[in-house]
Amino acid sequence: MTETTHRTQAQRREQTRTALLDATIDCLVDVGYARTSVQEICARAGVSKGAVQHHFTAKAELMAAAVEHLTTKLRLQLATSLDELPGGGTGVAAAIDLLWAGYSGTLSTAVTELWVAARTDPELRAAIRPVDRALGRATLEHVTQVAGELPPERAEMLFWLTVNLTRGLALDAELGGDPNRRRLLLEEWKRIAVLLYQDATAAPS
Amino acid sequence: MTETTHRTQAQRREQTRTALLDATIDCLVDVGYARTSVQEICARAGVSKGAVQHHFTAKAELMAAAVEHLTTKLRLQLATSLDELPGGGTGVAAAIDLLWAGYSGTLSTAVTELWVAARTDPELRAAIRPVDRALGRATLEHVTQVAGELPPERAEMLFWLTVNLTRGLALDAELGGDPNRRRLLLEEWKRIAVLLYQDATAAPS
DNA sequence: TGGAAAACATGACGCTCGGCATGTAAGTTC
DNA sequence: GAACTTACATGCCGAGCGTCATGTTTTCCA
Repeated sequence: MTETTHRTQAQRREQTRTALLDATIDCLVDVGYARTSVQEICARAGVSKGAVQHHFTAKAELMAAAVEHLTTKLRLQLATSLDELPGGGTGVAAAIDLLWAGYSGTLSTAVTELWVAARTDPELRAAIRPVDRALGRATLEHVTQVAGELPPERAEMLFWLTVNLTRGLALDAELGGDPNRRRLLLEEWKRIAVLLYQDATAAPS
Repeated sequence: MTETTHRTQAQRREQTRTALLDATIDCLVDVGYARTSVQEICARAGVSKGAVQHHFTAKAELMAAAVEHLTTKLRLQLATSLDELPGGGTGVAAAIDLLWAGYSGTLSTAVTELWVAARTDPELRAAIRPVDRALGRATLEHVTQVAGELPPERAEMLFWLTVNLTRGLALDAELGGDPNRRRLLLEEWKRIAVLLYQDATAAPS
């Protein structure tokens, strides 16, 4: 009946900590940043307000930790899928698909919530910027490994264009824009990217 | 010393109404949606809470009105600048610049705040969707008039790709990404768009 | 095995929010 | 110019927020 699990202190700590961070992400996705309250978070995590008080001195610190937790998850997700990509033109198209998948999932939804909130919250902004930049650079590195024949600055251009386009599309998806149109746009962009890729590899300056 | 202005009721009404809506937009831009409170709004508008109570039954209604007010402003801004564009390839590049200017200004910042908030607020979402769709279609119409030689579905593709890319870049700008990189990406995209434009007009299928 | 310390629960405090009831001033109508 | 409607101001209320002070349980260590 009762729990007889003997957990070490470190285990207890880590367990409720990740539970809180996961609950925070869930909250961001479900109800948005504005209505993500401490009580809502610890209600989802199944702990009391005292717990979050014990682990994080203030709500801002919780959010900062959530940012890092979130980025780590996203980074892992992108890295594992990007590493098993074919090279060449088909690899470019596949990479775009993966970037779209990564930047349109629930994790990125939470990131967007935090991003927009961070615009007017210097503290949160300071917490987000470095981890986000690190995520971007790490992902870029994986991508450039895939498209190795391309001049580096060309690959970087294609990458950032794809990322920003994808983020715009993700925003469109959030409000319920036409999914079919997004599909068409993504297909079109893949065609363009492959075309540019072939041009650049065929006639290197 | 004292105000001797004799305003008609309609004038008074319209005046404080637009003052409230403008103040709402200011609030969204300055402090974000989460901290855009009624008292903050009417403090900036120079009126009391009773005023907003009189004009709008609830805060949601104020926000809905702000959405329309905002969209009207954006629409006007885009329309006037898009109408005096040259045709041909230089026109395409200029149009992209204008779209970027439109979607990266303060007005669009406010729109983004509302958008993200609307994701988890069905009421706000219902208010935003129609006006945003109308804005998109109206802008598209102006753009297709500029690039008249292009097949319509081609022009539409280029337009939506530009819009979504621009929105992604605007998000990047909000968090303080590298402005120089954004400039480079925009230049690159203009080159690509002009290239695609020339291909499509030179060899129509 | 008992006491220290860490992990968590509970309850209360001050604050701000949105909404409402009520009062006052400005404009309209006859 | 007096009754009436509209436009706005003032003050209050209950609810929810983040934070803190203080108990209670669980693990650790000697």
